[in-house]
Parts: sequence; structure tokens; C-alpha cells
Amino acid sequence: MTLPKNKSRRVTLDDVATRARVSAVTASRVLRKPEMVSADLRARVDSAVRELAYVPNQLASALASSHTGRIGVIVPSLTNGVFGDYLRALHDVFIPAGFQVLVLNSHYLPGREEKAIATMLGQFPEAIILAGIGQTTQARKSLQQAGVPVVQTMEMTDDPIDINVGLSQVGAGYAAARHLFDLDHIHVGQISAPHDSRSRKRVEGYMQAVGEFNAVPMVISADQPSSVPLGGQMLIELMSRWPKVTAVFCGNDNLALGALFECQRRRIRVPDDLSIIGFNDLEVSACAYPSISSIATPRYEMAQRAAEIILEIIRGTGTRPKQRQIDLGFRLIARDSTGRAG
Amino acid sequence: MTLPKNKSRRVTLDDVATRARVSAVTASRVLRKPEMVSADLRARVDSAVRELAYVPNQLASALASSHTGRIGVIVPSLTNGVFGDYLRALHDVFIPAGFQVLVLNSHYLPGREEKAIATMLGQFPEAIILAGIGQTTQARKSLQQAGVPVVQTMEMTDDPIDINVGLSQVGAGYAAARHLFDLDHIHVGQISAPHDSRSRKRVEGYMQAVGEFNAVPMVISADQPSSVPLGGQMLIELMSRWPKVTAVFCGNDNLALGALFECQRRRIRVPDDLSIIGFNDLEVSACAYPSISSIATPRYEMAQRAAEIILEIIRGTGTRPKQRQIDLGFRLIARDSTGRAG
DNA sequence: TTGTATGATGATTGCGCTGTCAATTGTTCC
DNA sequence: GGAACAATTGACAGCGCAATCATCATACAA
Repeated sequence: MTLPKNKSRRVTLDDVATRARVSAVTASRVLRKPEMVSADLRARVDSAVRELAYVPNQLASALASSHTGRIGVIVPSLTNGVFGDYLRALHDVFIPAGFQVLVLNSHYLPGREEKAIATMLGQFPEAIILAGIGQTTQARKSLQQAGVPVVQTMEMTDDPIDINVGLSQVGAGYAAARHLFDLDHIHVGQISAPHDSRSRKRVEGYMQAVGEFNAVPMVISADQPSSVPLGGQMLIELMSRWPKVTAVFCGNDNLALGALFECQRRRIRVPDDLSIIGFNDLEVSACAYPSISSIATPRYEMAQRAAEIILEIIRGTGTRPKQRQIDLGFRLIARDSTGRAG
Repeated sequence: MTLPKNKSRRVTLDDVATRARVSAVTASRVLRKPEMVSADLRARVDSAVRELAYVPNQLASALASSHTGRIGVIVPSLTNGVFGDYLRALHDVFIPAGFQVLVLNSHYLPGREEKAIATMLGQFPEAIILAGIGQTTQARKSLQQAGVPVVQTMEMTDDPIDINVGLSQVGAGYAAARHLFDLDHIHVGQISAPHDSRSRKRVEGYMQAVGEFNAVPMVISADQPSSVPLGGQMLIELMSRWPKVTAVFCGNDNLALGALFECQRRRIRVPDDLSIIGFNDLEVSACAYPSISSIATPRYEMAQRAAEIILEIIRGTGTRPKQRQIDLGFRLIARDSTGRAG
């Protein structure tokens, strides 16, 4: 009988080849380019694969071909709803194209991101997709040296490592604040968890609007990760510090949700007493009561676009697209949580 | 000068060795077991590594040592808050121990899970952690054949593939329903998204309680992924079909949140008109208004325990713990959304 | 019949690293 | 002074697979 020589060992291509009475090369070809092999041998190899329950060793395959079929993705958070759509888009494009998507988490910390990038590069991904533009100098260097396509997403930069697909966080923050000023609010506050560097950009946008409308900046921020309860806490702080506030721009929808609950708890009517706008337009915002105004960001499209660009580069032997900076914009979604002042 | 022979090529261990004027083996040792190398050579190698910005090729390393340092994790959803704590615990244990955590998403579909398991096994993880016990026969076979520790989590089974750390979903579902009956509710409804097999187990628990209290089962389920808005929709359906309902057990906290919003929208007072209990005790439940009663599941502890068991097996040359089934239980968290009937 | 083109199959080599064992050096003890 | 030993270091083979080129059989044209 043709059994694996060593029982305790994993089944290798050689075992399959031996069993099918062909050479290892032919067995390999049946798996990768079946059309190059005659029907007879192909059937023999196929059944040997099935009988032995052969699983190709991707490590060896990747080492020999220097082609890993892996796409590296680094996001600052897995649980943040924002990255659900984002990762879904990446899967939707890459999996059918025969690539694996490898996700690492940077926890909103540049240091962790640098480590994650190093780890990722050790896996030899064929491209890397990053959330944000704030990589460390060291990380930028490693990425450039790696010689694979790199796409920075979620925000815009004038100096991309390679490709940049995003939106203006400052502009989006400005739009959110502007929406409140346009509703004649004068005392417009801002709460955010500045762990997230994009959140800080949105505050910049808010400051721009504040300047433009000659308003007084009222900003509360907390040195901890964003969460729903934090939104409530910061709202209290904001209102006790600036009791005249009639509208608040929350750095993201979770904070907005927490703020809304706190209003309900304190019998603050939304939007009559206080207008609330969030950011990112998560699913929950539309069905909250009252529904929460927000800024919708093109998360799915952004990741999709990034993925498509990468596929084009990989398949097109490395030719970069003409446009290396792509701004996908954002949309203001006015709902019931924001109303006219007075 | 000792530069890499080929400029367009990645830096290899040989390049480092040449530059440091040592053998490749020594260079390798400096990186893996520095205490075995003299201080002099160690310094030379270290600086060569730095100067050449050498990144070890994990592929080659893993192939040669048959030790990948990877832990495979398969979860049904990344965006579900439940798996935030879970993944955090895994990282907290494995990263300091020098392992990488590889996460794949099964989207609550056994077929996708089977594929994810196959993909994972091709990466040669040193252990696999699964959420749930409902793997396909094929998947079970592959896992057993792989010969690595496998831990099934989140629920209990009498027939674990290898190790099982979880809690009784039926029991927890019973406890949730029981809580409502104990508050003298007679018409107790249940809404859930049965995509999630654990959710179905909780319905079983609900049915047990219904039987015990001679109540009429009132179950609504939707054939789509769970979400906050879905909770609202199913609540409407439940109440229009059984208008007498005064309490509802929601399959998870997101559904409960959606149900709560719908009540606010329709001026149904919670808990006066309707009691609501969720499941999983996500962060948002405690800060909602009113705060939502729930069943707290030991997600962090469960993953932590699983990780520790795995480390012990890997380090202890494969000895399994005496106890292969570990029930970590659950806790009923009664909050303001559930009140006495009448 | 011979020569050539075509397609199918196999032998060999090497991807970059680590396990193993041999070789070398220095050290200690009697 | 030499044996016995420990501490370093290096040579070599091989992990499992794929790229490359060589070989072989077949078909067809001249």
C-alpha cells in the first residue's frame, strides 16, 4: 500500500504523488493548473488528495513561490462598528479574487501600529491597507522598503506613503458643527475621546466653524477610549461647565448615543433643549429615539476602492494609478436629534 | 563593503551574517537564543540587523522549525460587541506569551466556518479556538486530524472536539425568562434572530420556563442578522400578534436596545407597560434609559481560560487538563427595564 | 521514412530558515 | 602537562513546495 511513510507526520504533496503514481510536480500542477494535466492523471491525483485528506502547506508554497496571497490590514479597533463595513468591503473584494485578508489591531496607538506593521511585514503580505495617516517615521520607512502597495485610508494627506483613499476629517467635522450653527445655535459644544487621531481632526473642523461664527469654543475630551457611557459623562461635564449650551457635536455616534441617554435620564428634551449630532452614521443612529443626526462616511466604498486599486496594481505588474489621492467625501444626515435653536 | 548581493532582493539572514562576519547559524541564534552567543558576536549581529533593517522571514522560519507561533481564532462576527471582550482576552494572554492571534470570521454560517477552519489549518496554527459547538462533521474531522489543541467556547457540549469552555445557553435563556415569570408576568414574549445558534438555545431555555409556568409561548424570529433596528421591528410584530404581552426576552442586547427605542417611539412605558430583558450585558445596556436588564456572560474569563489552557498544553508537551469541560456560568443582572407585572 | 512541432510529464534546484551534530576554543582539575 | 569538560561556533541537511528546464511521447508535415 501507498501510505504516508511516517504516520505521525502531516500528509505532503509527495505522499499524494506517490499514492497517485505520478511525480510531485504533476501533483502540484493538478492543484494549481489542472488544465495542463491529462484527465487520467488528474483524476488519479484528485482521488489521492481526497483519500489522504491532503491540505497544502501554505508556508512552503509561499516560500517557494514568493507569493503569499495575503493582504495585510491594520485597523485601530475591531469592535468599533465603523470597521465592520470597512472589513466587509475588503473581504467582498479580496476573497473572490483569491486573497486572504489578515487583520491586525493597533488599538489607536501609533506604537502598537508600528509593531503591527512589523509583524505584518514578516508575513510578506502582497499589499497593506492602513486606517489613518499617522504612522510613525519608522513604520513609514519599513513600509516603503517593503516594496508592496500601501493604501492609507479614512483621511486625506498631502504626503501619502503610496496611495491614499479617504475623506477630509477636518471638513467633515466642520460640516457637523456648521449644521448646528446653521440651525442658529450659538452655544455649540463638542465632546470627543481624543485617543482617535481622526476624532481630533474633527475637533479642528469644529474649531474652524466656531471661529467663522464668532462663537466660543466649548470642548470636553476624556483620556480614555470612546464608549457609550463616556458620552453621557462628557455631556454632563460639558453642561455643568457651560450651562448655556444648546447643541453638541459628539465625536462619534457612540458618544452621541450615550449623550442622548443621559438627556433622557435628566429630562433634557432632544432636540428642544439640546441638539445632538454624532459622527459616522452607525446603524443605531437611525433607529434611536429621537433618531440621531450624523455625518455619514463612505466606509464601505473607501475600503472597496482601496481593494480594487490594490488588485489592479498587483495584477497589472505594479503600475500605480494616475491619481494617488482620492477623496470620497461624506454626507450630512440631518435627523430628529438636531433642531432649530430657540 | 558587505552589502546585500542583490539590491532588489529582501535582506536575508545570510546578508546579516555576512555583514557581521559570522555564520548564518550564529546570526539566527542571536535572534532566537541570544544567551547562547558571546557578547562580542551578539553585538556585531545586532548592529548588522539594524543597519540592514533586517526583518526575519516568518514563512521560512515556520517551515524550518514547524513552529508558527500562531493561534487560530474563529468567531461568527467581528462587529458584535460580544466578541470585543473575547478577542481582547485572547490578545492579553497570547501576545505577551509570544504568539500571534489570527482571527477569521464565520458570519454565523456553518459553511463559512468550515471554510474558515480549512483556511486556518493551512496556516498551521498551534491551537484553534472556536466560538460555539456546532461545527460541521467535515470540520470536526479536519480539526481532529490536525492534532492541535482545539477549544470550543461560548456554550457547553457533552461531546467536545477536544476542550470545551463555556456556559449553558439553555440555562441562561431559562434564567432570563424565569426572571420575567418571577416578576409575575404571564404573557412573556421572546424575540430573536436565529442566525445565531446560541440564540436558538436561549429560546429553548425560554420554552422550558414557559412550560414550567404553564404559559403560552410567544416567539418571533427573523431570518436576518441581528441588529438594533431589527429589535424594534420584531417587537412590533410580537405586540401586534399578542397584544397582551407585558414582558419580552430579547435574544441579545442589541435587539433589546432596538425594542427599547421602539417603546420610546410608541410611548410604551418601560417597565410599567412592558418589561424588557436582553442578553450578554453589553456596555450600552447599563447606561441606556431605562437601564436594560440582561444576562451577563463571562466572555473575557472564558477566552482567558481557553487561552491559558492552550498555553499549558503547548508548553507542557501536550498534556491535556483533567477537566475537558468547563462551565463558567452566567449572572442575571436585574436593572430598571424589568419590573413587577400589574 | 524522417524531421519537427506540440503537449504532457519529470528531475533538479532553491526559497530562507532552523535542528542537529561536529569542530574549535578555552578552562579546570589533578 | 595533559585529560576531561564546558562554552562557542560552524557545516550541513532538510522543512514542503514551485520555477525552471529537460525529457519523452505523440502527431503531423514533407
